[in-house]
Amino acid sequence: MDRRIQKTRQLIMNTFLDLLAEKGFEKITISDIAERANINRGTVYLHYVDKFDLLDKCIETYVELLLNHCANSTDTNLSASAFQSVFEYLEKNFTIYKLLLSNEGVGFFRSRLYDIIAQTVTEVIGIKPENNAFSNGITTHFLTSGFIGVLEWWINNSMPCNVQEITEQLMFLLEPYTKRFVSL
Amino acid sequence: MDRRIQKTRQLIMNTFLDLLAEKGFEKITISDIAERANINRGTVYLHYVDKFDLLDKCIETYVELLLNHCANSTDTNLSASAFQSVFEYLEKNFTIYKLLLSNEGVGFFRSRLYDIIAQTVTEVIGIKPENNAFSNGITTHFLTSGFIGVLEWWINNSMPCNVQEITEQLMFLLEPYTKRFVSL
DNA sequence: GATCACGTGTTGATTTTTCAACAAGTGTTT
DNA sequence: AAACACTTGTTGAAAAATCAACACGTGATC
Repeated sequence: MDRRIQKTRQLIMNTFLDLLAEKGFEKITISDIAERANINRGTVYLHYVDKFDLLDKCIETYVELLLNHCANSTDTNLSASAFQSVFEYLEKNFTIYKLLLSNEGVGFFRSRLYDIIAQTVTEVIGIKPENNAFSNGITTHFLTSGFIGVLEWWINNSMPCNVQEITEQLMFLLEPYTKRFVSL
Repeated sequence: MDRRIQKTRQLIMNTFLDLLAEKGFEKITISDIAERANINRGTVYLHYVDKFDLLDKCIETYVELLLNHCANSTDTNLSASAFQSVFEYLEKNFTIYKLLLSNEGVGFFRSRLYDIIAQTVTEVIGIKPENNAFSNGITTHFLTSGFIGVLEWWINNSMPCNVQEITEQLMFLLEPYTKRFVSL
């Protein structure tokens, strides 16, 4: 992709997040963004149809970035190193995810993340054929909610414990299920 | 001027100065700059004919910026507030001017600054007609060298005293001449 | 001596961004 | 009700940056 596109999209999103932290979503205008980013107002419309679209794309982007840092981990799934790299990434980009998760993300970020993780959990459970014998919906939502709950708690409380600790604790809590459901 | 021009020139100069600090002028290549700045190599040639031209323009820009901060001061010339704002600006942009003054500016920055200040001093002295009675060349170069010497000493020694002190001291040293030559 | 890797400076076609102007909507002030 | 300031979303022409490719020079390596 053209470097200019990457750069301007990045710039617009960063500016948007800055303003989100400063004044909240409703008070943000397209003119605000253009002015702060020092780009032409028309350029914003070249990439996003309106500020709602921008919020969507923003959420989509940061959900993807978060999950990529999980996929890039050496092991495939549910391994300690996968969780560790997720939490390390969160730690590095703390301010952004704190913003997206709390108040101003308007809950959209959380629900988008939830859907994708639930999807993944369903697939992981489905690998072992014998798991299909009983209702996996309950299991999926139990595990997904648990994981996201921990993630939210950790971010909203400004990372009260370090990455190492939260990873270990999470692995301990998941241990019974990794044995039962995962086919590795 | 088009925002794109301002931005790319700024970006190229900043990248150039970064590389100047890192590896020195000779080892810098145009490709280096383009790569680090994440712009097309051709774009650099759109603004500068080669790296020597870039160095020139860079020096010119930062000499002008320095002098603007003098001109923008409320009083016209040789006033404490004028000097103060110059040193405040230098303090704010310490790393850049340290770089331009020492080794890697290759002396071009100093001599360019010298010429302009000498020019200004000549003009200031010339305001009072009776000054023309004797050789002003000597006076001009005495005052210019003195001022630049102080400036260089202050920067090269990493600002060993604060802005207030250096301004006062300089005003004290210049006092006999402000009385004699300036027409305020 | 040939080859290779690398930097230079330039070209032309393509894409993105800019700018200024527009019509339309909204809320505030007089 | 009219005037005002401000934001929205869109338009077309102009300017800029991008990309891939070129010929050329230089120095190292085989």
